[in-house]
Amino acid sequence: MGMKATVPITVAELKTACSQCNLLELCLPFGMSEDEINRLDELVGTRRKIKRQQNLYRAGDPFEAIYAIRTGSFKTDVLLEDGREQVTGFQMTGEILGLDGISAEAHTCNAVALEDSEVCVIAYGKLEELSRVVEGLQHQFHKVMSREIVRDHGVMMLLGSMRAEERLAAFLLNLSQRFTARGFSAAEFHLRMTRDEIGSYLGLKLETVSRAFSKFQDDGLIAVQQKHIRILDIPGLKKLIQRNASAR
Amino acid sequence: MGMKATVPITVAELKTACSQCNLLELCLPFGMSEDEINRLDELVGTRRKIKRQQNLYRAGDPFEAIYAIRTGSFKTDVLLEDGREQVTGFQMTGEILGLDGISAEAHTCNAVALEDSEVCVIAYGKLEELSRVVEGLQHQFHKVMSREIVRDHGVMMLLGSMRAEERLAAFLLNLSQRFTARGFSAAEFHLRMTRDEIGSYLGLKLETVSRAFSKFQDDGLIAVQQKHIRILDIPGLKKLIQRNASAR
DNA sequence: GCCCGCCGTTGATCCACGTCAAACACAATT
DNA sequence: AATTGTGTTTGACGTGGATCAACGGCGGGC
Repeated sequence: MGMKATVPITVAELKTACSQCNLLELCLPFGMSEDEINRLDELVGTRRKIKRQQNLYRAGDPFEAIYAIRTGSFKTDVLLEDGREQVTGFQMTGEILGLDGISAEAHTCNAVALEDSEVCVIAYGKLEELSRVVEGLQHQFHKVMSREIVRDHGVMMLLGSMRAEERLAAFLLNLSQRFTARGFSAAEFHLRMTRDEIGSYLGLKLETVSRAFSKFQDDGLIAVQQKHIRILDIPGLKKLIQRNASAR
Repeated sequence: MGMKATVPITVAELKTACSQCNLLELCLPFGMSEDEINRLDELVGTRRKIKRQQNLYRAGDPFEAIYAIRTGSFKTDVLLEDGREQVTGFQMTGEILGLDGISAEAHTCNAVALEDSEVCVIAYGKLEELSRVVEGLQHQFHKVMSREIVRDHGVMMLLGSMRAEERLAAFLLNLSQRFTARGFSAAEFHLRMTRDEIGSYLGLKLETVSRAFSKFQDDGLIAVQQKHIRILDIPGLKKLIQRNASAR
């Protein structure tokens, strides 16, 4: 299900590259000099538009490029033979996708657009080449990879030693913080994923996620209406995570 | 608890570097030309011996180097303010420690030796520098980081969508496979970590881990005696993971 | 060789979350 | 406006693994 959607854009549309991109501080170029960033422009060969529910790549696809999200958002997931799915992450604007593919020269997870999205295609070979010349790029790329490792450790903490409501609170706070970093409201946002996908990410069933949302609403911590979330009490959510010194 | 144990070795002991190291194929140099590997020797400045139960580094320590395990084994863990611990990984000979520190220029987890161990200290600045010159090194380093991301996704799968016995089976198979890669028996080995540490890693309580071990023994899949494990039926363990299409 | 502390095992009970089921909200389609 | 489908909420009930508790085994220090 879901056809592959590769929509290379015309040369005319390609005029704004990294050097003019307003996502600069969230993406690879962060921390590089102007001169260095100008040299980055050659790196981003293409853009690609991906429609909602379509795959940017699938597990097993040969690895050729990594992707920076220009607009939209994605989930990444891993499938077990028996059909079980584990969502390994949700990515939004400015974040990098595809790093898992370097190790085996093939992607090891699926990346699916949660809404109509656009990514910058960064040919991996070129990236390695350029990062041998541009010192700041090499270091920034290492930081991006390292950040992904740190983030994954956070998720392991969440899955391994938090209870359902703590997991959801941590998830909401994480989203809030990422929206803030992008200049959006910390308190009010639209979820792009379903309860089922949140549940898969958090190691919970969709009903448990739904109940936790309702509980938070009853407790005056948030206001939920379907996918629309308003956080009313950020400190309250934070407290939820820290106490509960019990738990598995 | 646990004092810092930094034991720099003498120049005389330092004679065998990467170019003569028999762990070569498991460590960074893998896939590099002989000439390239010779240049690696300058990279490994020091070795460090770490006694059982002592920290190689702690969360918050400034990041300066990554470490390749020469002998012994480690666990890495993250602590929550309320005292909860999550073991994020067990590392053995030839594996690289400390990659999480690059992103924030400080370590984000604790690395503790599970037995008396020795690591090669790889100054990170030098590594970046050298990997700008030695193409194979850069690529190999990226692969190592990427492999860590992939491994973490595997753990997320385990924590998020497998039941207790499946998790333990996956853990044992993973150990078995890593021992095999190091030329040890696939079927018989000694656990270096406690039930509690296994439990923390797998998101289970130590009693549950213990019961699962006993169950496997009753079912003729393994023979356990405390930390000594003998795997009797590898396909049986594999089957355990794949079926059970139910689960959370 | 004995004591002590840590680690592991096993049993009995409890509870957080999964499962099953029904109803509902909203969007797209006609 | 009715229709259909997909996602969400809520309730009733079941269960896997946590919790609590007691005991057993091994290794290290004296």
